[in-house]
Amino acid sequence: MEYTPRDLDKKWQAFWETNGTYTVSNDNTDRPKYYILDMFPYPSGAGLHVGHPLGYIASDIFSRYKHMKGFNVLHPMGYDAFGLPAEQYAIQTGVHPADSTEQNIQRYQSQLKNIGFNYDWSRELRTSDPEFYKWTQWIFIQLFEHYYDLTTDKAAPISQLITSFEHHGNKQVTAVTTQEDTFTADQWKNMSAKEQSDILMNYRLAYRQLTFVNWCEALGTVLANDEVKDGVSERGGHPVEKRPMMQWSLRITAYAERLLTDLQTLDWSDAMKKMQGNWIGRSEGAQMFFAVEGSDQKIEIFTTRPDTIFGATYMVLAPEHDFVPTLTTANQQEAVDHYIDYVQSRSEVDRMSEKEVTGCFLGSYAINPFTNTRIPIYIGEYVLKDYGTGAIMAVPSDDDRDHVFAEKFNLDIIDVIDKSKYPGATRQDKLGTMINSDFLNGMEVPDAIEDMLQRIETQKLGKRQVNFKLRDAIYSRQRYWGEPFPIVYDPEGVPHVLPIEDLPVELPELEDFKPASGGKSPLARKQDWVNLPNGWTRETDTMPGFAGSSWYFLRYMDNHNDQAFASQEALQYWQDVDMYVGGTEHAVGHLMYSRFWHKFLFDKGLVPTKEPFRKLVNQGMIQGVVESIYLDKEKIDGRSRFVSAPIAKKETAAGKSFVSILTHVDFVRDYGSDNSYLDIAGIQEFIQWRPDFAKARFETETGYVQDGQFTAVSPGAEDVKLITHSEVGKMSKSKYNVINPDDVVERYGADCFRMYEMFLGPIEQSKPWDIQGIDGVYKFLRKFYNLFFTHDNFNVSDQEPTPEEYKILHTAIKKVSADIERLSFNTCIPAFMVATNELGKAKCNKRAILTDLVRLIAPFAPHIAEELWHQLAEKGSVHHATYPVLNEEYLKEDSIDYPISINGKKRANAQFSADATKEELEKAAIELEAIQRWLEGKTIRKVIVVPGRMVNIVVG
RNA sequence: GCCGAAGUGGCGGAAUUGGUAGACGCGCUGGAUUCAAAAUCCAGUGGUAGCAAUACCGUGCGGGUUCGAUUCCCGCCUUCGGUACCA
Repeated sequence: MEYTPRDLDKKWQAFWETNGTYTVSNDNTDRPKYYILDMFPYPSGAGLHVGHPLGYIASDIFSRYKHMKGFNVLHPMGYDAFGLPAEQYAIQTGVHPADSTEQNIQRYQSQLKNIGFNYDWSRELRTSDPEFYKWTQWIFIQLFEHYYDLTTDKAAPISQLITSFEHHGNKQVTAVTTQEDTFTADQWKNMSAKEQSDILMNYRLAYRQLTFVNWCEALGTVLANDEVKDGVSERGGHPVEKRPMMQWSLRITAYAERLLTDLQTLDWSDAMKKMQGNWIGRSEGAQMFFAVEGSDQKIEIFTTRPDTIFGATYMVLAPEHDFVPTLTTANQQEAVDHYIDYVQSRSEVDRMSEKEVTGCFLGSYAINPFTNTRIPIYIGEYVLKDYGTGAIMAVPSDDDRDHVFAEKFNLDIIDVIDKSKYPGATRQDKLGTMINSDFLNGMEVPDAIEDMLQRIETQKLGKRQVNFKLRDAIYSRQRYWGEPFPIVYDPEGVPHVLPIEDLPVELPELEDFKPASGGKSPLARKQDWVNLPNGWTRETDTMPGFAGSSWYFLRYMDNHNDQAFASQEALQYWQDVDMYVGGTEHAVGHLMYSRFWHKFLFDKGLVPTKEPFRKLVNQGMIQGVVESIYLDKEKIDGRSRFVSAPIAKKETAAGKSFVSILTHVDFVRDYGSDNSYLDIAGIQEFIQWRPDFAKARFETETGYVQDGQFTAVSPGAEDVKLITHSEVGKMSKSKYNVINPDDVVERYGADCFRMYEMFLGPIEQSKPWDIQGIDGVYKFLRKFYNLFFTHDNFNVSDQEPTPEEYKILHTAIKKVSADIERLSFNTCIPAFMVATNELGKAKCNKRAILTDLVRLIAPFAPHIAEELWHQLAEKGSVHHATYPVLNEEYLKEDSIDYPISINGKKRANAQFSADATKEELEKAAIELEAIQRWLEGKTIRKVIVVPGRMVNIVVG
């Protein structure tokens, strides 16, 4: 019988939809719950590409498996629908982001449905839907109305803080805050509303502060880091500088400690936990103040190595440090201004990755509080404003960057630690004996650190402090396509939240999406929206991409609720995400923010768990191949000249220069290989696609193509092979290398596509897309299908299977169930192939074997399994059937094939009884003829026997 | 730069706890079938030497631990992801 996968795809997808096969209920008491979630996609204009479904297929297999194993499985899908690309597209084309987003979602939806996923589509959500972002705004309001109370170690209402201020001022308040000055109850009561609001901002979990943005004067807009390359805008190459702006931030740092400690409770990879841990970056040390010579100012620093203070020979401030203007002396002014200009053009990544140290002397001196010597104060780009206090004491003898800096600027280097006792110890090991350090001399480093911490505290130079690398999250964007803030300002500029009845604050309609003057959001131009009748004004910034994605997983539990973000019943039932599947690119951003929001909601008693994602699975990315051809920079006879890669290489060596012109991968034969090339048809396609090159000449090593004609240069040459340049890169519209799963599905069917993506390799590994090899999976599916047919007739036998046939089946059951449990989907496919090949050879068409095999393969190939299930006249859907159970009895072996090694090298194989003892195995192995010849003239020193595994004879 | 991951035949990969390196598939070679092709089926396929039996080499590179290392440790190289406004 011919296997026609597309017919089966359509037939059963319709069946599942009409029968509601994948609808999930919130009150199923028979089955334990299991929540498996995919990181939802941003619906880009390029459509879903073959990389997206990799994780979705894995989670689909797992959720189907879990369902067959008796769980009530929640497996939803939605769209992260707000974002910059839609807005940029709108600016370029005038298409409203809502329209392009809707269109993209429709496309994604049809592509997803085409692969036959078991999503419960009635739970679909979009972050740009007002019904959804009403609750994003609501959660923001809660953050605004809370502060972090260190006594109870959780979020508390701001009203409680106000009561406290009214009675005692802020002296006894222990909270996470940036408020430095203290005030009394009376002082508080006498403050204006604006003054009170400003103070509360230093406590709120959502607050406003001055932060820096990438400002591009020429484009009149704020740029994402992504849009800045080498200090200039990616579009147009205009200068970009850092500019301070009043922006909303979230006080994620209040949760730093809990985010770190609770990591331990999660079933995430060690790599992922490490990355999050390093991102939080907890370090213990001392906060200290250094006096400035001839000034009252004291420079606050943080150091994890107070023991090295006798080696602190200079200080470095971040170039943006508040003290820079006052500490700059007149004769250094010009140099400092010049240096700051340079730093402003640099991105943070540039600054951190610069190997060459740069800096500038301010002209002022600080006093080292322990040596009482004057030490020069510099600014340097390697000190970041946002990390620590934005100032360091530099110890060139014990810090690599300080060392390089000191050498460059000829600063003193004093060795303070003798590491001779600890060869190979790194700075992180904190080992050594103190020298040149007065009262610390002779102490071991850890003791010296403790001693210094005590002295610093008793001498009131500073105090012990825990510092985090984690920074508060900037939450404002000067954009249109995001959630509006539920915030209005009164005439004094005091922000107020809107009552819940006024939510959602919907995005107003707009026709022009360019930024407003001063880099403000386009919303600022919508005067009738911004200005309220009572003279108050709306916040015009919008929320960032991570707003909706920080809590969307809760909404799936109850996505039509208009009374709450989800009902307590739904939250109590589903609890948390049991398994979360997505890419490592979200390792720190999305996952950290989600955990933070979840913990906040937990503090409020709104969610039942401390952590949102119990288990995390990282899928690798499927990359694309980027293909380009070489264009001669000079024209020949007025024609553009493209050359084959070997020619370009040769001529480049001879001094000619070429530019790479991207070509669509569809035109390239053998793309991705070293020998990828354009043949004559490919060249025609390229010309059609880039008509500006219609007149170009395409030179290969055997001739050239011009005006559609090939002219051979070397005699007898017929083939046109214009070798292209291939490299691995992101699959994206701009690289012309997006592979649409629809095309693959159309040709091979959804089941084949699903199994092939799994067959490509381990789920967590990245690899470039390559269609080579899909034929093998297709052949397998056809063979599998034909196990059930004799010629064109469905034909299965009710005879009792033989022990061999049971063994084939149960070998597959064992391998596949074990591999699904450890998420090794790629190794399941060969198990199915082997079983199918062996059953084919045995001409087995026994119902007892095939029915179980259909159930076993159902999670992987849902369409073919459903078809055969119905052909077998089984009831209902195979996806509601139970999973086959392993019976080890069928797998028992009498004898085992042992490898016999001499000195660890395999020299022979032999069958020994499965229940042979160690002694028997040793004796039998030595007696083997193939082994005897290796023992001649040698002494047996030792025999290692691992029963069931191997025998190794050590000779000498 | 910093943090994390990966590197095995011509290609994708397998080897689950330190125990037969290369399962399975692609590709390639030869054969069967066919007027021919496609499809299908059978056999072979890491490298070197050899008619063969077999031997030696071989899991990015250099060292180490071990009876035994793709697996553990140390030092490098290359590629990929993140680096706080791409999502």
